[in-house]
Amino acid sequence: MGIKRKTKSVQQILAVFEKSHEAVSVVDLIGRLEGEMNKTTVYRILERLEGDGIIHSFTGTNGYKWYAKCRSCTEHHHDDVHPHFECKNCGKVECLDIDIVIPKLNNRHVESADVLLIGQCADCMI
Amino acid sequence: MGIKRKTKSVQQILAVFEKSHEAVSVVDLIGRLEGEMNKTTVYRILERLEGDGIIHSFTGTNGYKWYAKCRSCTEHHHDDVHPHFECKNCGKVECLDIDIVIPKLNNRHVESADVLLIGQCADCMI
DNA sequence: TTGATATTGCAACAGAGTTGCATTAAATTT
DNA sequence: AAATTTAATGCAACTCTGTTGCAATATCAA
Repeated sequence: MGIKRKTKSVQQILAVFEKSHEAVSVVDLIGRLEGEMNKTTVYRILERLEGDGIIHSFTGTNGYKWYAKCRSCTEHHHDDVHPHFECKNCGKVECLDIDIVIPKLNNRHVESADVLLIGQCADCMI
Repeated sequence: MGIKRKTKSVQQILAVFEKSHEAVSVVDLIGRLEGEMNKTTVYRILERLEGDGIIHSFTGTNGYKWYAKCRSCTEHHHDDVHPHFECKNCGKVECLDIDIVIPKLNNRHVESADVLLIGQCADCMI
């Protein structure tokens, strides 16, 4: 279950994620691949890549879907908890390679956490 | 700027949030108020209540918009950072009255954080 | 009670994401 | 190398969340 055939489209999308660890919103990706492939195809390939644990998804502040390939993605399935950072200024979103301390809660069992830090990235701090 | 007239619709929506500190998705709220008021009205009242700092909004795992009234909402504007908890089982979402430690990052300035903890709530742990 | 205007309802729209189905193209077999 | 199987794609139509413009209504102050 997941990717079974390395089509041209799959390779194109993989190339985007292999280039950098920066996250990409699906909307942006569809725009970039305009004319290259259909938006449905983009959605479906991303879904399959996530199923294979090659990339992982999360939700941005606006509610859009984002995907990224992080170090921990390269092995098996993606099940670690790491925060994402969104630059308020340039809109760039990145995976942070730090561990988040998930607080213990009484009367509740915490399985995972979505953590999105918002602020200014290095380039936009000046 | 915000709520200037306490209309019947405003009072109805306020009543929902005063009852409990549980969060409500806009979609759910529109459903509950079906026949009582228009969905556009729901969106606009929530917007104004948030502008007044009476409630605050955040994004759920699915990307839908949620609103809640928390203790810190009652004063001035809402600008604190507190996590939300979403029960995977029953779908309930609540504000957690604990402080999140925002990690310091080198080369980045963190202004705020969206933290959504996911797991099982008290009722669903048995 | 009257008048100014904040608020609402409605209908139409915009945009993200999904679905069904016919067509195309990988990969496997012969 | 051709035939076969079926994964993957394109397309069009759709669902659903959220938004907008505008005319009609209701709140509140004078």
